[in-house]
Amino acid sequence: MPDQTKERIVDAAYRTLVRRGYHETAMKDIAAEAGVAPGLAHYYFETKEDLLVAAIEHGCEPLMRVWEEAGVSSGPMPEDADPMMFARMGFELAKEELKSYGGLFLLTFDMFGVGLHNPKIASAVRTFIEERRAFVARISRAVIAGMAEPPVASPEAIAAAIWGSLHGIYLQKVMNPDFDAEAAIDALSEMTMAFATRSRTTIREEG
Amino acid sequence: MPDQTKERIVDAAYRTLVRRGYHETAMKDIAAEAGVAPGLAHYYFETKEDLLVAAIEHGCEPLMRVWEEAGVSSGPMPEDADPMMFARMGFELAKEELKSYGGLFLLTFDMFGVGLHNPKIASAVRTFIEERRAFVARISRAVIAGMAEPPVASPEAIAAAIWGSLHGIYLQKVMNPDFDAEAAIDALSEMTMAFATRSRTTIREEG
DNA sequence: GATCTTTGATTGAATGACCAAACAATTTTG
DNA sequence: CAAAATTGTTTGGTCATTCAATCAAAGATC
Repeated sequence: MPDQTKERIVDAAYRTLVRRGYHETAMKDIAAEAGVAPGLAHYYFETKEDLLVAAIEHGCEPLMRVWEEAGVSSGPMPEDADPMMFARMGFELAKEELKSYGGLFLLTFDMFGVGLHNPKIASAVRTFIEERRAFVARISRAVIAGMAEPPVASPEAIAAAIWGSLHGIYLQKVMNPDFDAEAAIDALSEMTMAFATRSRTTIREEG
Repeated sequence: MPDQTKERIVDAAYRTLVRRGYHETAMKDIAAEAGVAPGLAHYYFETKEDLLVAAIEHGCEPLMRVWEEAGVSSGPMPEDADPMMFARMGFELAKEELKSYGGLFLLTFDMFGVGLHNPKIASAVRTFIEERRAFVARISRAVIAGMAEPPVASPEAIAAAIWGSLHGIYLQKVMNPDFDAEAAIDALSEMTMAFATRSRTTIREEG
């Protein structure tokens, strides 16, 4: 019961925060949504900030599991597999996520906004970004390793640009549901793929 | 005097909003910063939302002027000039802006956050995004027109990916001053340039 | 003197955090 | 095994504070 209660509060926090936003949501709103007394939310979470972080981690769980199962998050990258396949899969995953987890992205952007002037949330945001950017960096490194003519830019810089692009596309989608995010991700995919295979193609046409 | 007063309030709003953020800034704070009575801010701006939008427009003014002078925002694109040069210039401008207008970007992201659950601000955000994405789209169209083998993706989709990437890079920089945004923009530049010249290079090496 | 500015006090409502006490469950003790 | 004590959970109300917006009146300007 006690563990279930905490979980119920986090889940209620997630739903309420997505629907109303951080600043428009009161602790008592979350407590009401969870069906508990206002004070109980403070018993498990000292501040509203802690609850926001917990709610986002809770919401990201299924998503992070997929990346982990895809072998992108940790452990050795399989050497035999085509790194380009991982890249392609990453873009496909990004499209899937945007379709299925729109609310989560909304909440994420909300967290970014709060983090701009809130040290505790800012720290959570930095961790959030670094964690996800690292996924892209891992794929980038693998792809670059297979390139005949390695790029000038470091894998980290490339990962920052690509993760940034995905984030920027998500933003455009969240702010305007009519925005064609899939087309944008496909465009990003086309550009990066062309970039990654550039040298190979050139060499092939030379020989 | 009256016009100057309004300007002084907008300017004070800009400074205060950058420093403290939208939700942590009270109208009276802005009025105090401007050296006027609290009620006067409401005389010129009905709501705090209006003041936020005005402050951002005010802050973007010098920046937008640069883009306009560069011939990217409106009027006919000069046919004789190399479109690739425009693209390169765009990335250089992006780097410059990030160095000189960090506060503006902070405020912009704040606006995005507020816009997530505030219809009036949301509308301003959509306009903001579309306006700037259009710059990139203009350059993209010009570059694509000069490509031997046009990409599958539309210029609009490519613009969305590139503008998104810049935005995402800005975010990483704002959330972490140690982040090397220049390297990320250079990486983005390298990728897009390679993509744009891909076919040409191939053809050149064939002949 | 009429319109446009400006003042600054007031209003009414909302909020995060806190707390003292009731309640439940588990453990310790005789 | 029963009673007492400790620990952990939950309640609901209160607190001081904050804020956007309003308004009537004073001041400036033409």
